[in-house]
Amino acid sequence: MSGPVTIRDVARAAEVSPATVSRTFLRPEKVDPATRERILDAAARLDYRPNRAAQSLITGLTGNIGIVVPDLANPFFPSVVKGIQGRAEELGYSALLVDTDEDLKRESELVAALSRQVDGLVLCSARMADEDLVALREQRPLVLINRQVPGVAAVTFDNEGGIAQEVVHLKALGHRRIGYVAGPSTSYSSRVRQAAATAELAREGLVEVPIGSFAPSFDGGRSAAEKVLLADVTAVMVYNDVMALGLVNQLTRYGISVPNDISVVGYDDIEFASMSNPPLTTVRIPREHAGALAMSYLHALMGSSGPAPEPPARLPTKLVFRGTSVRAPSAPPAGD
Amino acid sequence: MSGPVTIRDVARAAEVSPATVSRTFLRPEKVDPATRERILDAAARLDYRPNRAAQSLITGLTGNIGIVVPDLANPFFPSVVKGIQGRAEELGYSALLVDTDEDLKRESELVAALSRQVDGLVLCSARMADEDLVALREQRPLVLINRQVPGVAAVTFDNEGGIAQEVVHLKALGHRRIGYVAGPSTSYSSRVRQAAATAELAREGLVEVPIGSFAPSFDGGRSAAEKVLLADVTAVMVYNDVMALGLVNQLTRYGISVPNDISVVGYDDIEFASMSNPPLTTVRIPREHAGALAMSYLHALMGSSGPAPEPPARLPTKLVFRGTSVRAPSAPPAGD
DNA sequence: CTGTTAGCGCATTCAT
DNA sequence: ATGAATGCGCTAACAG
Repeated sequence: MSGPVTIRDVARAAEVSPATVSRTFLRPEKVDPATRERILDAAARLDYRPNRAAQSLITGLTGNIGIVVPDLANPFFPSVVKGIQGRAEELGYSALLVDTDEDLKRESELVAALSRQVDGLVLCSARMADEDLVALREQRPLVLINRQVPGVAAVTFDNEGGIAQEVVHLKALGHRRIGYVAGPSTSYSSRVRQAAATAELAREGLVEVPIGSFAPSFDGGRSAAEKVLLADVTAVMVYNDVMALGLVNQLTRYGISVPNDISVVGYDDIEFASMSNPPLTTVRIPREHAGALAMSYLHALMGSSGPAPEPPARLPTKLVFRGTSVRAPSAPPAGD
Repeated sequence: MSGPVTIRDVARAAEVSPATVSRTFLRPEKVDPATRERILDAAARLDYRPNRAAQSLITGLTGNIGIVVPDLANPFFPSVVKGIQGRAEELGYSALLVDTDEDLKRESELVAALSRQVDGLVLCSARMADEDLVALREQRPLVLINRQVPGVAAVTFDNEGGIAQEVVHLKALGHRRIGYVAGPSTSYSSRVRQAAATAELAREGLVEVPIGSFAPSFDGGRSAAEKVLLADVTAVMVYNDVMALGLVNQLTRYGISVPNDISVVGYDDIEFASMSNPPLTTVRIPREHAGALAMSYLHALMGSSGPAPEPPARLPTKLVFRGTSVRAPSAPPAGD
């Protein structure tokens, strides 16, 4: 006879109407303090919990947000997800997670399906076409992370700044011919970083030696090693840390010492960057913070009322100087 | 006037009653092929999507499952989550993810809140008390991963087997005095592995040298280094890979060569185990598979009907012989 | 095989 | 400030 306790049970216990109980939770100020007390009391005593489905049915809101990532096994994403989920928690939302497995088609389908089950979406490093993203944005509040599309809210990273810091760092160490190992050309951030590298290297009067595009994996980095050897460079900038780690690994197998023969700089500052041997010089990007920020922003977008939310953020990046970069072997002694 | 298209719109378009439309989706065989065709057609034309909230309200089911992890930033969990989510996807469920931040109190609260929003739960490496887990199981279908509690379904790993393989491996390499670096004593799997190590080492007639308990982090592993040095051992078994990596790192700083002076064996086979230098000898456990299996099992538990689901699984573990373990320095030449 | 009726639990008019 | 009535979209009996 018990079943889940409903709003009517509480109403009966507090000797009021269901409507008043409802008000007590939604607009407490619109109910007399005394009766409010009585109702809250009864609710607590009966351990009443509003039925989400019923609320949903009537309000059209679910209290859920959706998180979409290309691949949770990619060490870049767990922190981002953690940031989103944590903030969602604080704001009273539950988070639905979807992994698209880097499959563009799946991504579109999954996002479409997911969008109908949530009040808003956070897409991490979305692979979808700009137009699809814009279309999606029409239907649900939407925030992108690590992807920029005109007209869509986004939390991005200052990649140009990060790349610039890498370039200045390597230049200061006396490097002149610098290789760039790119990620997949289908990746938005790879394109951005690649372009930034080309621009910055040119601006600083250094020689860019393009090494090519490789899979953004440890093995992808490894397979770049031969080309790096052939490129006659003293330093290499790599699309991301995982690839950089792979490159260092393979270079070492070839008998090349990193950093003594060749300096290597990664990107992302994943946890393992500092644990590897030697620890990787890289660019730190605030992943978890980005997640939290994106969620905060999404919350503002979902707010029925509220002021116009502040503009999307572009988070700072920071070079972390560790063990895989040193003064160029051929460089003149410091002081020149 | 359009709004979301409802079951009545479809009914009108197909000139049938709403009930028939409903049946067409739930029990297609109970409706005439001709009309079914007509309805499906209309539904497709109108792009009808059933309203989940309404379905939920009536069936009491949400179509969601909950995933709880202690810390997504711990490299152990993303794969597990990926396995769960992927299988959930296939089975038609959406996955709600919660990160408890290793906070026992939060875990209880979050799980309680989450449990009312889902049809079933998968808890990864739950920290909660046995009794709470049993209580939870009364309310919702529940599957544990990497934790065993009497009366609760679970997917576990054959830790005893994994530890036994480590011991045999080290014994074969001529090691006699072997250190064991434990994780936090609050961790279920740490206790299990510790106990297994003690038992196996004894059985093989080797000397166990307990190094102590440390945080299950890179720094935790590092801080075990001094004690390892003092322990006069030729090999160390470590609770998990992250710690093992930290230990190797710090040992190296002390001028100790791994594996030449001391062999180190980790556990878990996280991605970075094979990327580190030297690559870590460790025990592989099928994390993603465990996730998928747990989800399959949960599905069976949630099935209103269906046969009694097969018993929970205990997945095999496998030693992966890589670069941090070699023949003991003091060992007599092979062949003795 | 199909339509009719009823109601899931709640938020929201509109009265009072 | 509170209550009675209505319906969100759908499924589950029961008739026909």
